[in-house]
Amino acid sequence: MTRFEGSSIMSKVRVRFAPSPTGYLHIGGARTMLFNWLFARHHGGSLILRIEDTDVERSTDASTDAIIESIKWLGLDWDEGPIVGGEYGPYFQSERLDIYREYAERLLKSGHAYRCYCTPEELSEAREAAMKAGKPPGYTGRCRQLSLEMIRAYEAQGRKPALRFKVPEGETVVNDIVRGDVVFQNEHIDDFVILKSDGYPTYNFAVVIDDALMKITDVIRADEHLPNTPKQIMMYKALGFELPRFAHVSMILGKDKTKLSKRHGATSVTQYRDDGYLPEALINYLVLLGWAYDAEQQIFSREELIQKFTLDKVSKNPAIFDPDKLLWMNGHYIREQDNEVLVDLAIDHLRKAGLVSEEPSNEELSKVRAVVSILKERIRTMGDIVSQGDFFFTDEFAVDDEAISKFLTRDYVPETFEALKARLEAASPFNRQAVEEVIRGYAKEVGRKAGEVIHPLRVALTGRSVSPGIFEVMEILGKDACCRRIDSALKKLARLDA
RNA sequence: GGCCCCGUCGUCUAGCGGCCUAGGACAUCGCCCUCUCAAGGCGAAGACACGGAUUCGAAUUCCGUCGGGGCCA
Repeated sequence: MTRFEGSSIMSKVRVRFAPSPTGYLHIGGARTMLFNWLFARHHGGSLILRIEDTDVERSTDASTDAIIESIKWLGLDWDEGPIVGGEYGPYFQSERLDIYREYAERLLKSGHAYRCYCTPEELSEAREAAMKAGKPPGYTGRCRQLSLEMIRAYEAQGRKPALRFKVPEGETVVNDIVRGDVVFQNEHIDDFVILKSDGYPTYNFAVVIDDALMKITDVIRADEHLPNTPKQIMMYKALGFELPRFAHVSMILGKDKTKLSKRHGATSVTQYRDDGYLPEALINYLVLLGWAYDAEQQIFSREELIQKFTLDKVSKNPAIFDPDKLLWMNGHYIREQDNEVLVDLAIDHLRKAGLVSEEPSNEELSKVRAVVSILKERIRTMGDIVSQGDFFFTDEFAVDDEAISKFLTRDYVPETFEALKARLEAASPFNRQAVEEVIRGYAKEVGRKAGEVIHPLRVALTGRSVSPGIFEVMEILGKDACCRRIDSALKKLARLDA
């Protein structure tokens, strides 16, 4: 903490988020991005977005676009990187290959790296042999001291060398902001490859060059990179670069405590968006995975997060992703959200379900508005608008058989419905007060509890035994739809009788 | 296999030597409200992995064990 505050005065904070474009933005990646973003904004620093696309096989432009789209949807942004540019570019690793070669060359010249002519086959053979002999399977450093003749012989065979980093003796300490000092014995680290024989840099090498050249002051990333960090520190030192501060945040795990993956359900930000989650809710939930301000507060506005986010409150424990809490939080944000925003979202979902027209009419719009205002209290995702509100928009709604047998088969239902239909048809205006008067009045007249009338009516009108308040429902449905549905329930009952 | 990280209610966490008969949130259960369901209010149940050591005193410090995860291939 003091260490951190002391040095932050010296240089403006620069952090980065560096995804590989091999798929969608993952929940874990989103949280890493969020932590970096909050840290940058809290300190008035810069966030750099860098695309780590050196894995040519798996990287695609479509993934880059998808990731960027997700970041934007979350309401996050970056100061340097794709689209916005910046003075430390290029921001795609695939456009920086010359830079990596140049620095690899430097390491070679300074004696920090050497050429290794071993083929993958030879290496795996050596590994197996070592394992058999009960020895550690790492690289032995056999190419460290190749004679000139050997090198000529290999070159004559047409072998292309990889470049390995010569790991020095001693130990390497990672001063981690969230974990404290982590000590690694260098003898446990083999001479690792920095440039593959095809001229591509390895991950560990490229990050160091990029982070150093992009003047990154704080590397905030997932825990899984901690074991790589000593290697990176050695390269910083070998190249004479100034070390950044490191903060390794724990990973997000699935219910079975393994790395969160598709097996655990939705893991992409896009998926949550499509399911009807609000970006505010996802942000708020994600920040709580590994960060807490105090014992009490759960709900934070974006501004509050920027103001309150500090790395010293980041937890060391891995966090299990809990869809239930996210759901609760999303419900909370839906209830807080302005209806107009919700209406737009609701229309998207209803349109996709074919419940409103592509270009909703004014009539449809006002119906959606009404539905949103009575449903927002009880939905947890915008997708619930469809599953809980379909009956507002079509007579072809799903029917719950259990509800029918429980409420519609009661013997007083036919006469009740007949009477109600007549009275409702006469009601004018057809609003919730009028409807309530009709229904309660009728119940009282025949000596029934209101509920005894309401429950069957709800099944007839909505197809289910749960819905928002029946009078509001009826007002939105309108007189015609109500009478039509009562009528068809009556017919259905007659058929059942026969 | 080696190395590294982590270990408080089912889950996210507060706790940084006495304020802890361990607090909050989600989930669960009960009650209230009520036309059902939600929302809301009130309440219940529920955890310091284990064993040593340090200390007047340990969830908090140290060591070990066990458990989980990750990295290297």
